Amino acid sequence: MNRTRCVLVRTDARSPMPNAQRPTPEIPTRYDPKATEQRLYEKWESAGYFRADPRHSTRMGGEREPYVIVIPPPNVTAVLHMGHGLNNTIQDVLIRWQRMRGREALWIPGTDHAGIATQNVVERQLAAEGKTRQEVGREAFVERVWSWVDKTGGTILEQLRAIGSSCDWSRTAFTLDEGLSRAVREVFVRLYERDLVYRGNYIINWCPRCLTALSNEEAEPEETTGKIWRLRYPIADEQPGQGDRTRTGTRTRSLARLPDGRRYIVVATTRPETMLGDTAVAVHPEDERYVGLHGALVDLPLTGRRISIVADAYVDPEFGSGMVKVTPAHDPNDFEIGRRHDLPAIDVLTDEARMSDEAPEPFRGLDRFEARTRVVAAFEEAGLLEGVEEHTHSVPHCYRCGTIVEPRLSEQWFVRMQPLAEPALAASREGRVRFTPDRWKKVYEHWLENIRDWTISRQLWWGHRIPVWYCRDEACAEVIVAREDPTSCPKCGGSLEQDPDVLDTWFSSWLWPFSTMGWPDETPDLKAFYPTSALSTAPEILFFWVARMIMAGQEFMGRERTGEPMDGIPFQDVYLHGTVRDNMGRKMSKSLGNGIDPLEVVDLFGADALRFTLLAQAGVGTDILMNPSDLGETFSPGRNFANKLWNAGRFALMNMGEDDVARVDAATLELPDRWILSRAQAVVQAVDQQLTVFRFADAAESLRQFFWGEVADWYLELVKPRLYGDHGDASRDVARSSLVEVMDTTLRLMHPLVPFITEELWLRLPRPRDVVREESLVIAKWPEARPELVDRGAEQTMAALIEVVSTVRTLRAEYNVPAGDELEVFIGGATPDLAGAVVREGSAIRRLARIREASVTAEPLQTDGRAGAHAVLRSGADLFIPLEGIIDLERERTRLEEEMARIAGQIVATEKKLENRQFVERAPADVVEREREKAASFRDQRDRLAAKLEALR
RNA sequence: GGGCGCGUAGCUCAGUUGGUUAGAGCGCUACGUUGACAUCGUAGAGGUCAGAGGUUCGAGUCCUCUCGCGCCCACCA
Repeated sequence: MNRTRCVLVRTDARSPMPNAQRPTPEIPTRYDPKATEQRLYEKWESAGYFRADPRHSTRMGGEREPYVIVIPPPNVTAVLHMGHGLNNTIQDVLIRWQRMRGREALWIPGTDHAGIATQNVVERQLAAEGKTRQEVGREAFVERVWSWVDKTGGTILEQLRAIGSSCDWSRTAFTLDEGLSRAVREVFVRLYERDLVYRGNYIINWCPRCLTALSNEEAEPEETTGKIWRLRYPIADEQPGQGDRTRTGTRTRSLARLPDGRRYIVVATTRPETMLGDTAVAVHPEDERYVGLHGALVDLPLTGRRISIVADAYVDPEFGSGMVKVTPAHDPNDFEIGRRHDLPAIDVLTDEARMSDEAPEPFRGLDRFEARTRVVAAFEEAGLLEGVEEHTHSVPHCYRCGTIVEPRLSEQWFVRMQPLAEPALAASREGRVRFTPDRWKKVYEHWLENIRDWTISRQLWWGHRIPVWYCRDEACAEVIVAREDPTSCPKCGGSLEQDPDVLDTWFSSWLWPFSTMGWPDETPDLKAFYPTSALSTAPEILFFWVARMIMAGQEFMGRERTGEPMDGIPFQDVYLHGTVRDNMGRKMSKSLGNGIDPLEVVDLFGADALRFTLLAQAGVGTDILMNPSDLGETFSPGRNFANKLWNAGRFALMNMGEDDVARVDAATLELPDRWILSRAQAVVQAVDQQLTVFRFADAAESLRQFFWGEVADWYLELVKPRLYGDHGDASRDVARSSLVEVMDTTLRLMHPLVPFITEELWLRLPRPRDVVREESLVIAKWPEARPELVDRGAEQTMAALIEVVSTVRTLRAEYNVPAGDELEVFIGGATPDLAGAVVREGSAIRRLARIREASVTAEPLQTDGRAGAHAVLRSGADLFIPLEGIIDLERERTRLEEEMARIAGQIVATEKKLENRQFVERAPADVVEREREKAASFRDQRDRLAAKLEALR
């Protein structure tokens, strides 16, 4: 065994600072985001760094692969909230990262006109003035909304700048822009021509407050505990005591009788007021109890009407009485029954959900809930109320205003979804669209498999007017669907009336990835940038938006152009981020008052702190919980990181001087230099990998751990004496070069996450001589892999060195050695490599571990049969300290033995597998090969362990 | 009713095809006026990986069941 024994000769402790060389600090000790961020952003924007040029795209013969994201357009009414903060930070990270990687990066920003939401805002304003939109009139109202949009709308786009979003603002879009409106109309007409848009009478979801139809997705079910009433309907045409015979003469049993002798049936309902619109009662055709009642009539109470009993398989004989009241005008299932049996549909509600003129007199004009109470009371009074029970079921609410939605028969425009859904389903099944987290794939496919037609008309004024005109001449009744506004009826020359409705907001959003690029024109943008690369959004709008964009893309950019729907898929990756919630897990909302204003956070801690905090928590598939009542704690990860980055950067800058440095020369590098540059290589790889699979939290953690835990905690400390000139000019110059290199790489790596601080530091970084550096990190090159910098040996030695220091520190704390006391330490059992390193890095180690003098030997120090270090306190007390972390022989032997046992087990397992003929013959070749490699490597490991163990004995 | 997912430190979460001593941030405790940073440094406490059973040389990881929680879809009137 190598018997090196070295003693670290102590140089003068506390060598005086070479103050002459140290530049005076002109960098503020605190990072001031307010003074920095806006200035940098304006510089970036005006320099045009965010603008993409179609000519650079490889699809246009250029040099750069395009990387494109279209923003999920926030509502024009929106004010930035944490959800926006998160999603736009994510998109900005991706865009900045890819821009640095040399892609032609394009991030298209814009806003959505948001039909109901925006109309509501202006209607509220009117209400404050005591007016309604009806009083103002359609034209004036729309004008008023426009002026609101022009004035206040789009605030959110300004706010996106404040968090650093590097959007191409020259391409800002709005769903009601002229261009996008043209796309909307074009799509409507094309779909109509292909019979994929149709007008029909269906039960739709009606919001009596917003006075418009809602799509299924806009009606949000909410679990509600209500009541279910059981009502008695008397059998008609029966004389008291006539016997158990119906009109048809068939015997039926089991029907109870009213006091007046009439028999009755029982139906159940959660909405008793709708019974006023009943036009039948249904039973299951094979329900033996009621076979005799098929075709019988019942007296519908309160109405004076008689309705018949029909047989329909929809009815579940097991549920309740097995009889269902049928209200075709107010229930989707009843509507279907009504169709099958040719039943009339009586609409007993008005638009505002009051009882209509179709309802009998005493109820007319009553609010639906008031009517409910009165109907129940009337039944009770007449002895026709069989019972009431508590009942939990989900009731659909308007996603905008929360009002209970009323299912209602109405004539609306629909899109036939089946033909569009099929390619969209295939796109996912074939892996042409990938979802992260991938469990959304199943959700997406399930929805498409059970797709329903999409109600696209809305009874609003704010939105894209439906491009349909009706001839006013009733005899002609021509329907015109046109790209250009017609002036008169092409058939009879009569005057026309445009459909009063507008289109669902999503009817423009689903075209967003190509309508923003100028479709239906063949623009350079479309050619250069469609399809886009990735989409990041909230899972809530997977159906509303994501699925429909895929369908629209496949239809209009794929099938129509090349005949191949897969060519039109608008993005290959869909990233669904989590929901930002408060610390109690509740969704942040205005009404709960538990929201956090991202701009307040920017104001307090800076955009980088906000971004980093969000990213650090953005685990794949996890929601983000933030405490709104303690912003300091909530944003501490980002705030602390930003502060550390600033200070470490500041220290580095102050000690590197401003002069350019020499390029890093591998031959002159010292151990810590080689170590940190090698570590940086590992981080480049890790971050690339993590961002590729949208693991933002991991990327943030990798960078934090590297910069804080390695660069700041160890490298800067190790390099300090050299920078101060304690080791001579040559060593100092190498340290400077190396530090510049480390900082340059690190700042580049961190820039996509924390763009402001990194830029501010990077701009002040000295340059290596003869190297042309970019003018901004925004357009700087992403660090590329440099295998020549990977140095496993340096990493191992440094790891051991770090352990020496940590162990000494631990023991100092454990033995309560006062901080002022310096130790003399003898370290035994070190490898020659480590011993050498301890000698070479002696002064730094002494500093870090606060050791006065240390001796190292490869021989274990034997005291009480244990290896360890011997330390002498300045006070003269003699203290033996076992360096357990490094060199406890006993422990090491046990560990090795355990590991041997484990490996032996693995060898048994792999060999057993390889002896299995079935496995060897049937398993795929590469699997068997891998198993062989595993077996070999286990045997190898076993041999190495055996040798080590032998050496210890 | 159908489907998907989750229970790991006080809190929020990592934990790659089963394999060293289960990790991080925040919080907590002790010490610290060390020449970048107290938004800091050093050290530390804290986990029967929800519970039970099973497969395996080996289980936080795979299987079964139980308990607790979340989400999506469809809605039985």
